[in-house]
Amino acid sequence: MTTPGRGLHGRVLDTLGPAITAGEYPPGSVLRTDELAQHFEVSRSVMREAVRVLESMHLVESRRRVGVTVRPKAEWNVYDPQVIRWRLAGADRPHQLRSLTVLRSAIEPVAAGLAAQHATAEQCAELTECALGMVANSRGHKLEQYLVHDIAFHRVVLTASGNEMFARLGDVVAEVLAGRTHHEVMFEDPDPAAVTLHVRVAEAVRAGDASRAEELTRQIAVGALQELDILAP
Amino acid sequence: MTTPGRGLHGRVLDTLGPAITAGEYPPGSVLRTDELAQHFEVSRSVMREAVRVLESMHLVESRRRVGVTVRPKAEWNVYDPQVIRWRLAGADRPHQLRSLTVLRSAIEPVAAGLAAQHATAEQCAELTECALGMVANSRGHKLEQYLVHDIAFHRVVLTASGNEMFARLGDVVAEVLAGRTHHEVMFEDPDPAAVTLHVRVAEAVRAGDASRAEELTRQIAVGALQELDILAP
DNA sequence: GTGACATATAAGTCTGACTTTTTGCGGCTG
DNA sequence: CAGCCGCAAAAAGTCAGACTTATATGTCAC
Repeated sequence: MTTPGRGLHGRVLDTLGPAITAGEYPPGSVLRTDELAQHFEVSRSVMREAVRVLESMHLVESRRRVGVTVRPKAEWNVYDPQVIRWRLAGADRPHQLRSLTVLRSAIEPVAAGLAAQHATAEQCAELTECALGMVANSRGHKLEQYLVHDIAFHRVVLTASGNEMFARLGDVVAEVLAGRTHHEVMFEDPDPAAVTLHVRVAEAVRAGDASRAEELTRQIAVGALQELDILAP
Repeated sequence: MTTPGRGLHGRVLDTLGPAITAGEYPPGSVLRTDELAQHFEVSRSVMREAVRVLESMHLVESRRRVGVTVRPKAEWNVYDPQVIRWRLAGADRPHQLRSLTVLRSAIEPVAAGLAAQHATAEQCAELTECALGMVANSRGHKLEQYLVHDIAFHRVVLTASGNEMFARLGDVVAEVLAGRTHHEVMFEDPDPAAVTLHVRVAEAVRAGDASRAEELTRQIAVGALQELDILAP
């Protein structure tokens, strides 16, 4: 994670960001820099820096003689990892989790297909190692260890795809997977079918079989969607 | 586009952002706030605000006693529309265009499938209207008019998917399509096959046929990939 | 060589004064 | 009464300067 205490303005953002993304200040609300500065007991300069950051995330808009107005949700930079984290920590966590899982279901199969074409020998080795780690921890309440390998697996696939946009989703996927284990439906042990699929994806990538890697990953995605009742079972 | 002159710090970003994303300051480079402020002839407060924004995009990291260091490309928030615009305007425009097109090819088919399930009657009407507009302007050097309808079409599909993450890619797709018409391979007239596919997607969405909408959109995506020689023809 | 300590450096913070833009009101005019 | 113009207030924006804090690095003793 990004360090939380990277300056006073960061401390302010840790409170204000979640508040806005949680809808505590509904869209159209008008804030004033001076009042906020007083409320958070920081100087105006610090407050201005915080507002600038929120502005760059399209969460708010600052206009002269008006103040700092909260923008409608549809305009937010929802791909900003910081925004994602704030929303995952807040009230619309379930909604955010669904959006992200659907996004994953679109991206990861394609990424796996590309990985089969572009993965280096080293990446293939990492992948099988991750898959084996998942197998080894798939039974007997070793959920934390399992999670570590699961996250690593998906991160390697996204990176090996060779597409920078896909690669940057590694953190997001990590957040989703961690969330599932820690807050959502927490199975006693992971679904054995899912574990097997991961192993087979690793094999397909190693074999350079793009369409098989893609199809298998699609099946993993379907499983994730079903877990959230997005697809009929 | 976002208004260019939203304050002095914005003016600074318009120069500094493109410079960094273009690799003019290679990763690891160290800048100093005071020097930058002098160079851009602004006060330190303004410069600090600009640095904060760059920091929130993960383009730079500011540390005491060290300065403002440029982060490696792999850590940038490549989904930030501002960053995308800077990169599209700079040297690695071709590379960025490829990444984005691959991203589109993963997302849009899934989005079209969801649109077929969730689109309102109004959205269906908009979609057919866009498709007809594309047909009407597909012959006779009316590329600009064609582009407008093409952009609108894809934006409606992404919005109608009902997924906020997909919806927010509308601007990105618009940027890519506009780029293709204005800077890249500029055909005399658009490919008739592509135009037909758009019409058929509109029909499939209207009919609520998710898998057909998805498959047809996948074909559109394949065409876009072939244009950039990402797929063998 | 290793450890503790001193120092210089650059970011971080605060304050107060000033500027600029913009909204909304009020009065003027037709 | 409608419409227009211009004034005044409000809030963000900008600047300059003084001060604080963290920290990388060099120095010295052991």
